[in-house]
Amino acid sequence: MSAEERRRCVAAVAMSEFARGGYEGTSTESIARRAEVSQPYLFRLFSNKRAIFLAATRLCLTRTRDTFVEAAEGVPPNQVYGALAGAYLELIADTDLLMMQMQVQVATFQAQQRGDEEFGQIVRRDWNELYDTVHLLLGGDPAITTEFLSSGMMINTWVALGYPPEDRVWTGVRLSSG
Amino acid sequence: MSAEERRRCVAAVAMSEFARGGYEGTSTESIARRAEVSQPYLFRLFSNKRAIFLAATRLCLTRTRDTFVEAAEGVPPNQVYGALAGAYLELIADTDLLMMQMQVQVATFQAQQRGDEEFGQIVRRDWNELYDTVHLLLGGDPAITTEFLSSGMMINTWVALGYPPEDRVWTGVRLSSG
DNA sequence: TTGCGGAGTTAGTTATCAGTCACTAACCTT
DNA sequence: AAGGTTAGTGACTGATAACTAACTCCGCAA
Repeated sequence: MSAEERRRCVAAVAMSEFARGGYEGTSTESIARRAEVSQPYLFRLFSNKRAIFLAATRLCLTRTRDTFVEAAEGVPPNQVYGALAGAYLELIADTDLLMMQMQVQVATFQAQQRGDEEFGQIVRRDWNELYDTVHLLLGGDPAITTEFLSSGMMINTWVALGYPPEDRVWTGVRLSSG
Repeated sequence: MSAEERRRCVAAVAMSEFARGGYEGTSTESIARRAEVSQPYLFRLFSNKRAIFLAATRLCLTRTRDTFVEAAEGVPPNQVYGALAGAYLELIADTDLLMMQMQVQVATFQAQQRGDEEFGQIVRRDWNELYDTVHLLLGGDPAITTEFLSSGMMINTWVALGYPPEDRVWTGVRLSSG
């Protein structure tokens, strides 16, 4: 397997591991084990642990964006909101992806606190692409884009906290276009 | 200082430390140092690290709830939404409190994954109280409660990611009653 | 056949962490 | 003053972490 291919495999495994354990809570050894390579070899593929996390982060964000783009293909404008909402629910059936989003949020804040400006810049650049994509697909009304994204973030929270779907906190969460 | 008093001090310090570092990223030694007690003494005050985190978690949630209750006191019904929104913005000017909320979310998910059901139950119980408080104060319309809470969660995200207040992602975030 | 670059490993270093143990100092009560 | 309790500490440990150095293996081209 070429180094480039191997890097992609490692990034995919790392996303899953970091999603479950967070940055500090995930050892490079556990990533290596699941990727079926030796732990030191990770440091030949990536310069350090931070670089592995960054690769996993970008994978998470680009995968989310791609999902939205695909979900809107060939859908009439008045049904796009519902299509994106449905696509998001399907996407986060994979809790790794959901939790990675939240891990990215706390890791970005922590990076900023440590004086690591670069990390936040990269994340915000990828998030801008995601935002613009959704904004365009939903018709360009900031209020609607915001409603969609904030609903998504609330869903993330309720899921992370382990609220069962029938709980009353879900009442009022709009998943489809109004 | 009595043990009970000391416990409260430690919990306050721990909330700040866990907010910045997360559960795994925070050492008990750093908490002890800032609380100005020896590290072993933490384990006399609390049974283990998890118990310290739990105390910090509850402090975060109850402080948030108390803020909302106080903010709504004596405010006419049609201005409560704005009052709560303003109170929340003031509250999260303390980024420790904001980040602790997010750390609680990921920690709760991780606890559940580890088979620790108790942690999630306690967090959801405290969250339910917060939810009910806000729901009642805002008039009992689930759609409005959801809008308020989801806006708050979106604000948390943009702040954590380091978006400056003038960034376009903030367009459409409604902070005051419409 | 030989040599070379890239994929990959084994063995090791240094540091840090949660938690324990044995202890002391101050204070209260009788 | 004796006896007991409560607040608090210094020294330690077994485990685990990120990361490094030095090596092997293998396909391929001259």
